[in-house]
Amino acid sequence: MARLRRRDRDDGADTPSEAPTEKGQRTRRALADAALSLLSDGRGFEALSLREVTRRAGVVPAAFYRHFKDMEDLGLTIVDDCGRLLREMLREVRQARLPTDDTVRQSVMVFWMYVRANPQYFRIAANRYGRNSAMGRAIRGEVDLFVDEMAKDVRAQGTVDHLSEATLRNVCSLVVHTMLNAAVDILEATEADPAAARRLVEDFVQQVQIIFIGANAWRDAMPEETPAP
Amino acid sequence: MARLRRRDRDDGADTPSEAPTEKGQRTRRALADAALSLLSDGRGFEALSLREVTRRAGVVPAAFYRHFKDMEDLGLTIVDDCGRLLREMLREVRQARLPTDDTVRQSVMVFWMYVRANPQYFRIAANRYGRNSAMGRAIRGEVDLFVDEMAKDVRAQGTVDHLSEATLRNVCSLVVHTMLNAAVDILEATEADPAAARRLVEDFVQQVQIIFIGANAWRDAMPEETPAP
DNA sequence: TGTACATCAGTGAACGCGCGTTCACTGATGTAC
DNA sequence: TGTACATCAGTGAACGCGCGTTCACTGATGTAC
Repeated sequence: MARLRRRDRDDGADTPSEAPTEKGQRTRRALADAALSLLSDGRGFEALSLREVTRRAGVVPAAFYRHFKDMEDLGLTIVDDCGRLLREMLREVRQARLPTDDTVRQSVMVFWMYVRANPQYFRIAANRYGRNSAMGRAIRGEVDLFVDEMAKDVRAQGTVDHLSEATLRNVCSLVVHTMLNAAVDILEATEADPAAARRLVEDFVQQVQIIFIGANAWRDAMPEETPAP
Repeated sequence: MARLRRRDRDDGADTPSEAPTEKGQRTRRALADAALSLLSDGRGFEALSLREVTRRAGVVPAAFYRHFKDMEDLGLTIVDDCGRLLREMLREVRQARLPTDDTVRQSVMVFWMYVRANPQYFRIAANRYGRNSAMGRAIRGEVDLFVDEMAKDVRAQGTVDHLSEATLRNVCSLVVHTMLNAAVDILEATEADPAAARRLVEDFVQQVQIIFIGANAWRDAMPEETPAP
């Protein structure tokens, strides 16, 4: 479906096709990887220049146009890959789910493993772009898909039968955004100060636990009874 | 204190002083306002150019240097103003706090009023910058101050006596980041689709309510008892 | 109160630079007969 | 299997442009006597 959304843009013949030759595919990947690696220094995608990306990829600027219409096109491709990876991650977390207590901590640890393995993707996903930019819209779309899958997943566990669909989705949205926030913070701390990073992970675990405690105690019919503060 | 952090940078004589004349102050403000107004289109601060800002401010590019050392200097000034405003907002919310139930919804409504009144500041505060950039560090600092004040505030209400200081801070941090997320989303929806914006506000209220329900139910000594899922 | 002078904000021209994009090209890869 | 040809990825030079920054300048504002 994410694929479909990209295809929608492909109305004209102006966007280059998927590069049939092996060499072509390699350069295409090199360009995407170059962009991701440049993002690692805490810069946003919008601050990257086309020439910078081709330089890092070891290719002449003009070669860029063999693979992407422009930087935005590259950005959408990356968001696409990124969304695919995140959802695959969620699926594996789902399968690894053991019938133990403290599922939250376990899930978080698996999630954390993925963050370590693919830091740049989380940097992309956590960045905020305007609703007007194609990239911002694409990212929101991917995050929504992610929230949907998570909601389905939690529902299937049968522990939140008392929550309406809307409430469950809202809870999952809160968890996902908290997760993205945490991912970036933890990534940035992890090189400079590993101990601080471990503390951030623990804080994140606690936040998710508190959210789920709250969700379990929530009663949809009577939202006026907020206890305090 | 935020002021102090800025002063720290002011080690050399290179950063222009605060502009003694009235005309000088006016242009200085015009530059800051121009930058803020350019941010409104969903672009990050890092994507602004110096010439663009001076153009919007109705001034020649060279005039910029009468007031700021460079764009980063301007950015730090804006973050400073922004932090001051947000904390002032919190203080007023605190004073307006009536001894009624549903304080959460009430606080959120006041907060929402402030977002409407100063949209650009929330855009700045919610943006993610690298930990390495001076601006990123400044924003984190301001957000931390905000979290501190909120924690003190909630503690003073006496409804969370069972929470440790660390846990309370962690809860407040979760609320603040959720608030910033929500602010940007709501702002971007509010022009295009007011009904959707109202729904987002309601979702946000529910998220904060759930967080506080969870915080009330949390017991620090036994974090292993996460109920589910 | 009036004059001389210093301070300061804003001007306009100029600079060198990296940018995105174009173009005709070259050499390699794959296909048809 | 060998040759002729088409397709395609990457080249290198060139373009015009907006950028950040500098400079000597001008005119206005405020101060000292």
